[in-house]
This record gives sequence, structure tokens and C-alpha cells, in this order.
Amino acid sequence: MAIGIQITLNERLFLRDPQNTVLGKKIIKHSILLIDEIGFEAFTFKKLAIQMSSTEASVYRYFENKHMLLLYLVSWFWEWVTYLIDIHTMNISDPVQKLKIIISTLVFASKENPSVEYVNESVLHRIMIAEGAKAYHTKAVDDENQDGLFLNYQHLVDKVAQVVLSIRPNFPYPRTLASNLFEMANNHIYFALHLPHITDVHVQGESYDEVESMLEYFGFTMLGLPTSDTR
Amino acid sequence: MAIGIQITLNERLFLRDPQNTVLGKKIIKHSILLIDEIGFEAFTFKKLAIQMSSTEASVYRYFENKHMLLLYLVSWFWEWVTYLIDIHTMNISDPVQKLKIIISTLVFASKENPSVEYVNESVLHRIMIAEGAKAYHTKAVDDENQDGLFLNYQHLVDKVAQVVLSIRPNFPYPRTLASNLFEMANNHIYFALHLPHITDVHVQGESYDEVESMLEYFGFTMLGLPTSDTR
DNA sequence: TAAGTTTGATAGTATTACTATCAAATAAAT
DNA sequence: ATTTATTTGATAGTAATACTATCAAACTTA
Repeated sequence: MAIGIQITLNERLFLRDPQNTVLGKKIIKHSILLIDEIGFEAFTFKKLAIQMSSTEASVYRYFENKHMLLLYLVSWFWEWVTYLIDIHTMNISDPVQKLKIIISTLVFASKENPSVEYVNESVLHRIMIAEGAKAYHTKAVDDENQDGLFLNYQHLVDKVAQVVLSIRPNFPYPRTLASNLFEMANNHIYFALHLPHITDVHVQGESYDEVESMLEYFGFTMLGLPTSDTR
Repeated sequence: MAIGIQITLNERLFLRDPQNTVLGKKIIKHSILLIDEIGFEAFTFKKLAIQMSSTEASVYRYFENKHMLLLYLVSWFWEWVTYLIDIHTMNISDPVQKLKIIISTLVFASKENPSVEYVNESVLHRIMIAEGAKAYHTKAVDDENQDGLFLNYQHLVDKVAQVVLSIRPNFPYPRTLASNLFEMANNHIYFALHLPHITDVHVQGESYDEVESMLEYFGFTMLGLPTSDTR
């Protein structure tokens, strides 16, 4: 009797809904762990099947290929972040406060733990940071976009853009700012860990405080808001 | 008697320097065209060999694998952008003007045509936009960074960060701003072309004027500079 | 308890990602 | 001008990847 949040995803992402079956959930669970461990390039359905004591054919009954599985995980993540943002900003009316909460939710997505026992959100967050960009950098983007496979991300960007506009109705680039905050969040955690020369922030373990301050500084400065900077 | 700019790259990027031989240059030339055409995932050394009327084995004598070839192209691109920025800012002393030139160089990299006959810069720019991020999103980043395979990009970020600091000596995130401008430039061209919902800019053909204005707006606003916005 | 659905087991194919070998062509050195 | 060295092409081969197909066993639902 898990509380179970509702994560509704585009049906074209999968051949058979993994959320409906034991095997499906096992696929999600182990794919997250395995992609994190060996990286998306080295990840194969064969290896996944072995690790979860199933067979390649069974995995192929749920996902067309590993790219679709990645797309599924990415959509799941954005849907989940949307959910977190919604519950955290539910009773907040001040849009500036909302933006602050959005930023901290984004950065600390890994810390939250909803009752979806087959998804390790902390590991999924790492996958998003390391592999997320690959979901939309393919020759099939246009078709996939046509099929609505990126709607979750689009809606989230939309939502944040609305907050931006309610802070500064004349801000000329609300979606750009919104998506940039998302991209920066993941990028600069990655840079801090692997290419420290091209960022100024540091992370130790899963403490992303400096990333949060940095995003607030960028977002707030862009909107002409005072930056607290008390850190 | 080509004028021939000097593009010096880390020797670990290749097994044999492609710039030194006819076959090497052919590999660079055709790999750029083929990656652009079919995408990096579908690109193989076999297909490349066929397209350039050579053999798989010959290509493998120059590059360890296609990932190293991509790394080579990415390094080449950043080295070339660095060169362009250097010649364009050579006689400019005002750092604000310098930043402006950096941004426009970045965005219009595809338009410039130095005398490197085997590199189609316009197509390479497209590859950077579509595939560039894959160069550093791998499990081997740390080793490759250790080997200095990302130094070109790092140095360029460094250079821009210095300009940022000469405009605002106390700006807390000079490298972050610099790398973000680079990432945004490519990302938002890509978004405009493929995921228009998550950006505000538009591009038609290879006209990136709106991207340039947007980057100026972001960069200048972050540094507390007036934005011209006359467009 | 019969019918339907899902999974496992196994097999098979085309392609990918290489490595190895050797002869032919080309370039460099004497 | 000819030996020597280097580069390329041609071919072959192997292990892994990315699938598809088939059929029986297990499990669920009616």
C-alpha cells in the first residue's frame, strides 16, 4: 500500500507500460542503476537482462531500444520535478519566492524521496546530469518532438516561464531563462565534478549548495532582483 | 599556396596526425560531412571508409575510435573559434566591445572561412550544435581531462572569463558566465531548430541574429551593462 | 479449467567495433 | 637509380551489439 505518486507518461515512450508489471518496474529500477554504473554508451539490453536475471527478449517487449528507455527515464524525471515543484509552491503566492523554490527543488531533486520504490531518485538525478542531454541530441528529435516525447520538459519550462513573467511581465526571454536554469543546473554540477576549470562552483558529494546560490544569482540578476548572497 | 592557419591539437587525440597526410585530411573532411548527414550515433568508420573510397583499417590508423574523432573535431572547432576571437579583438582595448565581438564570433563561426580547405566550417558548426555535448559526456571524461583533451575549450573559457573580469573585477562567476555563453549559443540554436517551445529565439537558415541579441542581453545584464536592444 | 497473456529459453541475422596480415603503392634516403 | 622505409588497400576474422522469431512454461483472468 505505497502512497504512489502518479507519473503519467506519453504512451509512445514504451511498447508496454513498465509501471504496470513487476518485470516492467524491475527494468526501470535496474536500468537506472546500470546506466549510472557503466554509462549509457556501454549500457545494453543484454547486460541489463543479465543483471536483473531476465532475458534480452523480455526487455525488448517493453522498450523499442535503449534510446527510448533513456527518453522514458528523462521524461519520468521531469515529470517528477514538476510534481515536486507543484507541491512545494502550492501555497506560495509571491512569484519571487516561487522562483527560489523552483531553483532549490531543481538542485536538490536527488534528496527528495517519494514513494516510488522502483526508482532511486538520487541515482536518476546523476543519470540526468551525465546523460540527459543525449535524450534530445539525435537525428530523430523532430519526429520524437512531433510525437510529444518532450512534452514533460516543455511544460515544465512553460511553468517556470510563467513565473518569470509574473515577476517581470516584459522580460523578453522567459523560456530561454527557464530552460537555461535547468540546463545550467545539470551542466554545472557535471562541470564541477569533471571539468572544474569551466565553472566556478564546487560540489562535494551530493551537496549542491554552491550550484543553488549560483543559479539564484544568475536568475535573480537577469530579472533585476536583489541577490541575497549570504553564504 | 593556401594561407593555412595553424591549428595545434593535443597529440593524444589521434594515433597519426591527420593534418600531415592526404588521407588524414580526407578523413577529417568526409567525417564532418558524414556525421552531419547521418548523425554521430549512426556514423561508423566503415561507412566513412566507403564514402571516401578508403578502408576501415586505414581510418583506424588515424583514430582509435569514433569518439576520439569527435573529440578531435570539437577541439579543432574551439581552437578555430579562439583564433577568430584573437584576430577580431586584436586591436580592441574596451573589454565591453571585446565581449560583444566574442559573442558575435561565437554565433557566426559558421560564416567565416579560413583557408583550411579540408574543413567545412559551416558544417562543423552544425556538428558542434548537434553533437558537441557528447564529446564530454562519457565515462572517460576524467581520464580524458587528465590527458588534456579539453584544454582548448578550457583556455577559451579562461580567455572570456578574463574579459568578464576586466569588465567587472568582482563578478563572482566569471567562468560560469563564460562557459554558459558558449553552451547557450549552441543550445539555443539547436532548440530554435528542433525544440522551439523551450526557447524564445528563432533562426531561419543560418541567420542567428536573434541568438546573438539574446546572448548579448544575457551577458550584458549579468554584468550590469546597458543592453542596446535596438533590433 | 479453459483461454489468454506474459515471461523465459533459445536461436539466428545483420551490423558494429575492432585487430591482424600481407601485398601494392608511394616516399625518402643513399 | 635503387634499396629501404612508410603508408595504404584488400581481405579476413572475432567478439559484441542490436535486434527478431519461435515455442514452451508459468501465471492470470474469466
